This record gives sequence, C-alpha cells and structure tokens, in this order.
Amino acid sequence: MIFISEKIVISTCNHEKLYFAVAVKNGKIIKTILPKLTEKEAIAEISDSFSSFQLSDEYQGLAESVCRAYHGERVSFKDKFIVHELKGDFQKDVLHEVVEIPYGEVRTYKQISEAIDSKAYRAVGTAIGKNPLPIIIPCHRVVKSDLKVGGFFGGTEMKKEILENEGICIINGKIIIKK
DNA sequence: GCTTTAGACGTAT
DNA sequence: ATACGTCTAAAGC
Repeated sequence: MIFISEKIVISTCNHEKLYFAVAVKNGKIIKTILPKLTEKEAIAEISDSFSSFQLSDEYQGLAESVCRAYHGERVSFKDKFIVHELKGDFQKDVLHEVVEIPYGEVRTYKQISEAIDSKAYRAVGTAIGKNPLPIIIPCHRVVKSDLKVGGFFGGTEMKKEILENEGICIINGKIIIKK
C-alpha cells in the first residue's frame, strides 16, 4: 500500500527584513504565518503544529504571493488553500464568512456574527484569532463595531499596516470609510 | 472622547 | 466547572 503524500512542505521567502512562510500539503496551503523578523522565527512558528515536515524552496512562489498580498497586491489564492482541521462548525462558519470580505473593505465582528446567526461577537474574535491562514483569510479586515482597528495576533500596528496597504484610510486608529 | 461594567458565547483546560 | 478571548452596549465622567 502506497500512501500518497501526506508530506508537509514548508517554503519561505524574504522581503525587506520580513520573512514569510507557507506550509503546503498535497499542493494546498494549509498554514501561513504573519511575517517574522528572522527566517528562524518564521520556520519555528509555522512548523510548531506539525510533527514532521520538510523545508524546500518548492513553494517559494506561494510564499512570495503571500508576501505580495501582505504588501497590498491583489492576489487570488483561489483553489490554493483549504480551511482544514478546524474543531467546530462555528470556526468554519466564521472563517468562511471572513474569506468573502472583498479586498479593500472591512466588516465588524458583529457583522460576522450576525451573518452566521449568532450573538457570539467575542467568540468570533476568538475563532478568527485561530485563523490558520493569516493574510490569505483576511482576518485583518475584521474590525470593531466603532470602526477602531481592534486586536490582532500580529499586533494592532501590523493590522493597520496591512489595511493601509490595501488602501484603507486609518486616522487615529479608526477606519475612515470612503464615500 | 475615554473608562468601566456587565453581558454574550464558543473553546481550552 | 472555570477562565479567557482580535467584542458590544450602556453608563458615568
């Protein structure tokens, strides 16, 4: 019996002091990270949920795509990722909503919870915080109801930076919706 | 505008 | 059972 590849391959790329990484299984991205300041940190973070993996430059191009998305380029990852290994339906529902937020727009935690018929605003934040695919699943586009930027795994500053890279205007920590 | 407070609810431990 | 979280709304300053 031959086991087709369950092998996890990790590729990295570097751009102006930032190190990105992707983990790929069966040709699909299964995990990304927010950029780190060293390649070592990037690899440590992306690999910590895998018992075995191998490093390769095979998917460096995908890592570069994530990097470009971070910097505001409109990159489509359609068919290149799967939302996997999520515990409950709740997290899946939340993440599926978040994926639909268009480039350059934002939604609030409340809007996401209403979209899935829930009042669990806070649980939405928790679920998004476990997003295995930051950047690809645009959790940075989810903000507080008063349009303040809100929390972020990589820090509020990084969230602001990504949003600004997408052309979103932020003044004093608040999203300014363009007319 | 800022801070506190209570409320809501999925998840981890 | 308990505690925590990328939160919200209301109340007080």
